[in-house]
Amino acid sequence: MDPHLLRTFVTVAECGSFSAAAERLGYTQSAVSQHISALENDLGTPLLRRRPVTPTPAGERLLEHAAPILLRLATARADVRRTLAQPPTALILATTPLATAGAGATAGAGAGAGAGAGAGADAGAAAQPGALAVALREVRRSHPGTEVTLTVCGRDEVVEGVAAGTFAIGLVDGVAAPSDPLRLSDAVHLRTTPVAHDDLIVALPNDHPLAGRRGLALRDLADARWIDAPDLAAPLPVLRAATGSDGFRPAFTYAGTDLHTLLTLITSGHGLAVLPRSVPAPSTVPVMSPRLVHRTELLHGDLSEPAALLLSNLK
Amino acid sequence: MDPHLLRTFVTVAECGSFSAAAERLGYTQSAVSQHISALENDLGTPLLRRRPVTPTPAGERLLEHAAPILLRLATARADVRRTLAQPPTALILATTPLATAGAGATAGAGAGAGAGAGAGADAGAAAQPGALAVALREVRRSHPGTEVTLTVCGRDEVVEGVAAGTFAIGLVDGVAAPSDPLRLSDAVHLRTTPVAHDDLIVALPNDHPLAGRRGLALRDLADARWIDAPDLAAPLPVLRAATGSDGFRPAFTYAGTDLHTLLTLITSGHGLAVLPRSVPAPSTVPVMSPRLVHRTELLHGDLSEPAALLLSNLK
DNA sequence: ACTGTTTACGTCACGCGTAACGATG
DNA sequence: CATCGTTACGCGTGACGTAAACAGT
Repeated sequence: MDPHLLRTFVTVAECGSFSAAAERLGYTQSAVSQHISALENDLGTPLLRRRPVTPTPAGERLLEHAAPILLRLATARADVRRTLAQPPTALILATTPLATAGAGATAGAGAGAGAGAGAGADAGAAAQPGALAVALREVRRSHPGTEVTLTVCGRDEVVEGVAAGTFAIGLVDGVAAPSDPLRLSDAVHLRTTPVAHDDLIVALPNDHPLAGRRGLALRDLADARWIDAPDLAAPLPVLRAATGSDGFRPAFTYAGTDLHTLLTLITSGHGLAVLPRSVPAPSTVPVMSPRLVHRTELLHGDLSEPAALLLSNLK
Repeated sequence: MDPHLLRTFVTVAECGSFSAAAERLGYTQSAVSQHISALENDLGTPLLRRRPVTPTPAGERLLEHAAPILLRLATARADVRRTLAQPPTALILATTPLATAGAGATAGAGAGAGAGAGAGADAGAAAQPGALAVALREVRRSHPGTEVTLTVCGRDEVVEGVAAGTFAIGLVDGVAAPSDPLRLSDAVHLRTTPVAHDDLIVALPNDHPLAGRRGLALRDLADARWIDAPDLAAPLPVLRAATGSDGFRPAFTYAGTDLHTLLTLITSGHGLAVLPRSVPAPSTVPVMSPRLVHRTELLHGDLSEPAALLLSNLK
């Protein structure tokens, strides 16, 4: 189970195609085919059904393990490399778009290069500084000379980037039971600190019958039109799991990280989404049940890094 | 970072010798040497100091990751293989020696083949059935025809065995803060269920000045003579971490899994050990501070396995 | 001097690409 | 028939063992 094989396996599974995976990885289709059959050979069972390319049950089990393994390999490499490098003169702080919600939002500190640095989280007037503001302030105080770049991207990119050492620090938000940690399934080996939490609301169009209600039980909305915005709102599978319902089927998917766009979609009636209370949505109803909160956690790969100081200051 | 390289790296680090590792792995010294330099080359830094063979800081970082990665690779393989096999006609339940403590001990159910099946945990008359008894009973009820073998071994062997699929189920005991899970560092990806807990005591020789006390703070014993019995008692590093002291230095190490032997050692004054309250030690003092408990957790690799039923019955 | 690691070198296998083949919609 | 996966084959790289050089204790 060479990591290369594993990597092409997950890529093929993602792409649903040998040739697409080959291109993405810079191999020939032939090589990819050989990788897969090497794996299948080694494990003694088919992992993919061909045409269409679909994981077999065995393949699904392998997929559950492959990504975390690759992630951890990346972390290992990054961790080792970090022992060599002198304190960086520049570092990147990555965040999911709503990781700043909770205590209030922050002014959009100069968004940096990198990935999908969308509108960020300039979510209106801040009562008290949010997680991002705290993180930024601390980084800058503890590393006066260091050039800090801020990048906004999806959960997975943040986790992968922190694991691989591309990002020094990550802020990730998500939905969890009140005092549970975020289930960053694949990031178990990264150090994690909770930094903020917030209640949840359902964002609604203004004319929605529920608008103005004092609160609601999510279950009752299982059959509503939902927007799946996994990098921004509570992912629908999480809602399904939390309510034990199999509703919450996406009317459509918004893959972006721009809050404003999502709110526009919601307001204009394309569907609902569960968001932290602090977002400036025109019409919202608090989620009373099940008991869930919006949570922000800080991620970092290595305590000997800048994040160490940060950590002690946040605790 | 080929797993093979990683494996020889951890083996070399464990053995403290290239040649010993070579023998253990069935390679020549030369191959081992090449593996290590391949790794060092790939990562761009020395990982081991030679003569004596000792990890560099970079090597230590890598070691932290290597074992879990290898463990998870094993789990992945085992998980995939499991999707193929029909329900087993025989299964092995592995347990650490004291995983049965907590609610009371159990009669030593026929100890099986395998590893170091020592004296097991026949620790006197049981008030109510312990974790092992519960686990065994449930396995046998849910798998009437299945031949169940019980094996007693150290924590690491249990974890590795469950990960690799050698053991269907594992019971692991350890020391943790009152409602924390056991920190089975490398086993994060295995499913885990707490099944029992117990208070902690320090086992003493009869004539020890503290004998008969109502309770004590561990810190006060930091400088006592301690026996390091990592597979049986609370490992000393755990005590150091929990007390924030750097005492608890081992007078000597007992590598076995036999409780009776350890108690004999303690009683005859060779040193102290922290054990669950339910062990039949002649002279004990409850540990009042720090707040720690002895905990038993059930480990299994796959919910679709026998353990699934078990789980639901234990919950 | 002895033990133990590294280096040099030869062999063999493996991994990848090219290209022909096969299957499927 | 067009697309996509598989198989056959050849080449180069890389992995391992043998054996000689080298370095600590």
